[in-house]
Amino acid sequence: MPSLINNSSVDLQSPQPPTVPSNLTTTLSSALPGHVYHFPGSHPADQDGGRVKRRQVKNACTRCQKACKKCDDARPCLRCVKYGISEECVDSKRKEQRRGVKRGPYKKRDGKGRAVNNAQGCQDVAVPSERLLPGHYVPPPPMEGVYPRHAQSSTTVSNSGESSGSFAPPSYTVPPSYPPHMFPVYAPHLPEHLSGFRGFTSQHSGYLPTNIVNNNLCPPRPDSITQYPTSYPYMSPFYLYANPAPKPTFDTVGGGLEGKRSSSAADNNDN
DNA sequence: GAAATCGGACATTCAAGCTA
DNA sequence: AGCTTGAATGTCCGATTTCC
Repeated sequence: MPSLINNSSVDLQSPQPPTVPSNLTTTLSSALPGHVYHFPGSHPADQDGGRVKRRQVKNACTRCQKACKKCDDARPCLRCVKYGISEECVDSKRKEQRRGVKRGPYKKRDGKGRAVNNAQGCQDVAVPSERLLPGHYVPPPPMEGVYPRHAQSSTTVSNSGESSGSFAPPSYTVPPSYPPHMFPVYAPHLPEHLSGFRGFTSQHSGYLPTNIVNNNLCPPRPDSITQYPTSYPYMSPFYLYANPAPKPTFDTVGGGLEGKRSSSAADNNDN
């Protein structure tokens, strides 16, 4: 599969300027309860022209593999610990890759060693560079009534110029622990148009998908404030709406997958 | 409402094929 | 020899179903 990443321009080894605290792990930490997802986007390898790349463990445990759930490198993994089956948490066996498989002719290359894509209408699918990325973006002010769940207390940051209600963004120093595509929030009064995203297990806290930002569901601030202090690296990527935005659906936030599931479960057992 | 299920998108691996 | 390609293989997201 042709890669969209130009690896020559991305130094995966050299460290980036510390946009996040050093106590954020780049892998899942096994130190319970601190199984912590690294902050997506904080590592250059996480990015594909603006898209956050999903990270996978090298070898999922048998339980997670069977359940098609996220595993981690620790044994027992977080999920097995959670379900009290630590002793059953073992690496799954991987098949040996087949050898001797003949391959057809390669696609013709251009002069630079790249494969020429002959597929009609196929081109570099560039992702808008202004796409906001957790861990890299300049933190916008949070939506009214929606707070980062790791927030401690309000800070001295002034939110002057805010037209529809004042909101002083709280600071928080606890590294986030949540799936890369979701942002944990505390929202005692979540705006109605975002209520669809509340899969909150407790009444006031839960996750909102970070990618609603990428779909212009969170328009840029109308005022002149463009940057918040770097002491707020995990500021919630939600903006304050002057007027309620349309209620997003999962179709509009990138979750719209057609034909994702057939009416009958296919028997995929190949053993 | 929480947990389980599972289709399929996405990521990774690595040998075959290609090129300098 | 080293690089590129792409099929095989694996992970796990997230919609849907089932359970309590």
